[in-house]
Amino acid sequence: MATKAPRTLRQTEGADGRRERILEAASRVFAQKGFAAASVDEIAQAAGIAKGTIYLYQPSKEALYWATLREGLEALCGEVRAKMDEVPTLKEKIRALVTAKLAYFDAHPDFYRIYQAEFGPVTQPLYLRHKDLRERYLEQVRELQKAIEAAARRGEIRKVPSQTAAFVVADLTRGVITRRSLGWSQNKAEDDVDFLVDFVWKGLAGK
Amino acid sequence: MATKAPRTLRQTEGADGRRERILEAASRVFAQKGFAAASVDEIAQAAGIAKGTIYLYQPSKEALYWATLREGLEALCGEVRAKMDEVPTLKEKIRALVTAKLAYFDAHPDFYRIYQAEFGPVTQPLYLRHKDLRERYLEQVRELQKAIEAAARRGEIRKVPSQTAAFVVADLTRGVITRRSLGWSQNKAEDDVDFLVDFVWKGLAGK
Amino acid sequence: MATKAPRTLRQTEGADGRRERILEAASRVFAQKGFAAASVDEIAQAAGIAKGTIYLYQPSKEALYWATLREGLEALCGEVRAKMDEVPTLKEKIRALVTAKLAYFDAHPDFYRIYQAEFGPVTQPLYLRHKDLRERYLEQVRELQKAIEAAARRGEIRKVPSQTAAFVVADLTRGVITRRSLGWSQNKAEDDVDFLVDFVWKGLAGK
Amino acid sequence: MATKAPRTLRQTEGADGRRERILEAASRVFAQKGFAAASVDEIAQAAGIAKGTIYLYQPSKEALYWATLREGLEALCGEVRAKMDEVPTLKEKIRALVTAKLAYFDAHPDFYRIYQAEFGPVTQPLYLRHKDLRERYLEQVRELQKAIEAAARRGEIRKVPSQTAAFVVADLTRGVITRRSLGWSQNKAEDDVDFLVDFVWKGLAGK
DNA sequence: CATGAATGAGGATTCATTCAT
DNA sequence: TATGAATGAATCCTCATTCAT
Repeated sequence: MATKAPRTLRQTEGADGRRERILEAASRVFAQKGFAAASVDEIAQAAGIAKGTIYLYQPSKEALYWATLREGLEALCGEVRAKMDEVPTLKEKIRALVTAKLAYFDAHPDFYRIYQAEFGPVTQPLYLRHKDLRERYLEQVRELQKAIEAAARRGEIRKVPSQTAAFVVADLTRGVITRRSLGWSQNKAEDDVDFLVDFVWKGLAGK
Repeated sequence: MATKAPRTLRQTEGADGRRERILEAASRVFAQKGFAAASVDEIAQAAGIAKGTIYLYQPSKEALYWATLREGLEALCGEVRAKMDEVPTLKEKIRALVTAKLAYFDAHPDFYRIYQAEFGPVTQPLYLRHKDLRERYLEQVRELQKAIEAAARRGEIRKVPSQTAAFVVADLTRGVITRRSLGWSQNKAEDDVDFLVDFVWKGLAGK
Repeated sequence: MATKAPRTLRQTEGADGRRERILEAASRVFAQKGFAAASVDEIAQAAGIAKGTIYLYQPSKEALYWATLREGLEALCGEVRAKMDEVPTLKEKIRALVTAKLAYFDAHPDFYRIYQAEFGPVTQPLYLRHKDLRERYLEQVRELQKAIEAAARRGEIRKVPSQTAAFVVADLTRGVITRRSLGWSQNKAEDDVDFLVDFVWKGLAGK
Repeated sequence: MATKAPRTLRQTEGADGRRERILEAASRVFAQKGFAAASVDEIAQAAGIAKGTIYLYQPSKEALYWATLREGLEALCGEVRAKMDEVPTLKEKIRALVTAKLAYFDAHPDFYRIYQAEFGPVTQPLYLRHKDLRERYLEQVRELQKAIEAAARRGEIRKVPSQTAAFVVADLTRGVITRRSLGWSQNKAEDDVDFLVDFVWKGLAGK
């Protein structure tokens, strides 16, 4: 009779990255089917493990979903912030923001779909909406807001309600990404970015 | 002498507006829980009728969902178009558009949530996505696009990629509505609208 | 306020033969779908009346089913007996029996199917099995049995266990009818009857 | 070390014979209620397992029904054929056939009822009727038919339409079994068999 | 740690029957 | 009498979660 191992989640991660394999598989399946229609069975299969094993790493389907989302978000935010930090002016920062997001979603279409499902409709399965995520979204916005305020102080742009301005950038970025993902834009990515940045800039700097 | 109740699905509506009662109740429940988590049972209770009765008016849960959405959309679009048609210039039209949408969603918060769930994430339960809806969305955009082109011809604004511009207006409108619905904006509605219109105008008319 | 009419079933039959129309329609539908799969709605439609009306003539779906069966059975038995009574010898009576049954089912294919469903499998929805029907079946057999006994007394045939012999005739008749209805017999009806009668006769009269 | 339980439907059966337990329980319930009136719930209870478990072994109620029938049929046919092969002459073969069938149904009354429900009424829930089963029935008949032809060639019997003769044997066998199962025959089984064989023999060999 | 068989609550849908008009 | 809208019990099936091995 072997001693029972303690039932804590995510004990060691095993050199084989079980946890990551699961999150990846979950991403794929959730992206394709949405939360409700995705089944744990299917995710397990996609991950090449047994259904029960998932419950060693995540306490529930819902938790698995959030983990998936959180993980992706972390990466996305990191990337965006890094790109923004590389450049000094607001205009460049905005361009960096948009470019980085577009690139990230382009590289991670599965995550894009999940992200959209959560951040797009600000409602939806309410019981699914974590404060966490909302918070993280606002954080991003606040970051941008600070950049805008700094730029205003430096005289780069006119005085604008900085929070609203930040939201505007977020809205437009979201729009471009959505359109591109739906194939509604035939422009080169760069052109779309150019237009967006230019448009925003007119609104911010404008006479 | 009272009007006869439904013979075929969705034909008449009974003097007591059963059909409407059902759609309303469905709106409430779908809004709160999302499609998957909402149960027909619950909707029936919310409508104060028996479960089976719903199936006299809608052939399935899914159909009920779409009917809910379609109904609201029709009203929304009607309202928006009417307001836009009342004014001559593009700037006024844009303001009318934003104002009307804000007002409508403010008056129909349940519908707002469902609308968001469908138009926000452009992915998700794909089997749920009607071409219809996408089409109607694009139609709205095209309408605005035409107004923009006309304004450009009249010299009201500079030459801009009219479709993209139309999308921009839609994106920003969506953003404002979302923020307001989440309580993220403490401004008066008018101020938010003012900023938006002004911002867009700078982008469109800008030097 | 008109005085309520007493709620008794089948009050007058109305010159329009509502009752018959319903039974006929029921026959058609039960024949096509079987008891469980047939819906009262469908029967009502087939009869060209409202669903509720059926309940003015029959207290339940089950009762309707039995009425249908009983009605047909009555006719069938009448026909068979008449034909049998027209001829004097056992051999002729047997031939008359088989011929009349074949003819009747040929003329009433709907009834045939229901009949088969009830008399074929002597089990089946047990709660559906009326003593009535079983009784009527046995009655038919007894009749034949008597004819056999009489023939034995007259020396037309050898001494045989008369009841068993009667059953044998019933079994073989059923078989022929079934085969013919399934298209498993390419013979002319008469030839099948000839063979049957001849076969039985050998068994009964045989040395 | 115990055998692994079913991976794919109907592959293995678990050391505890879950699959068999389910089929047995289903036999009991289907026999008592018929297909339509039997509920999966009830079958599960009869098998002493949870409802969901049934669906691990059979993909649907209908499939369960057919499996039940198929399983029993296989055994029945095997038994019959074995007994028939043991003896050389037609008369003995016929006796073997009848005896074996009687014995089998006597030992498996539940299966008997289901069998009857399917082979008795050759109509009914058409969507339930597998070609398979009809085929298997005809196969049995053909087998017998061949034996009859061989016997005719050997001069054991007179020239008869062999197929019809085979059907006759089947019809009479069915009759005897039915009567006995309904308690309509007080004779010893052997006596019923004797009469049947004798009767058929007179018909086949008869002058 | 891993497995996957077993569980059973939950949900959409159907349909016989009722009853107000 | 006739109607057909309303009812809600009943049913099949799915799937997240557990737990013995």
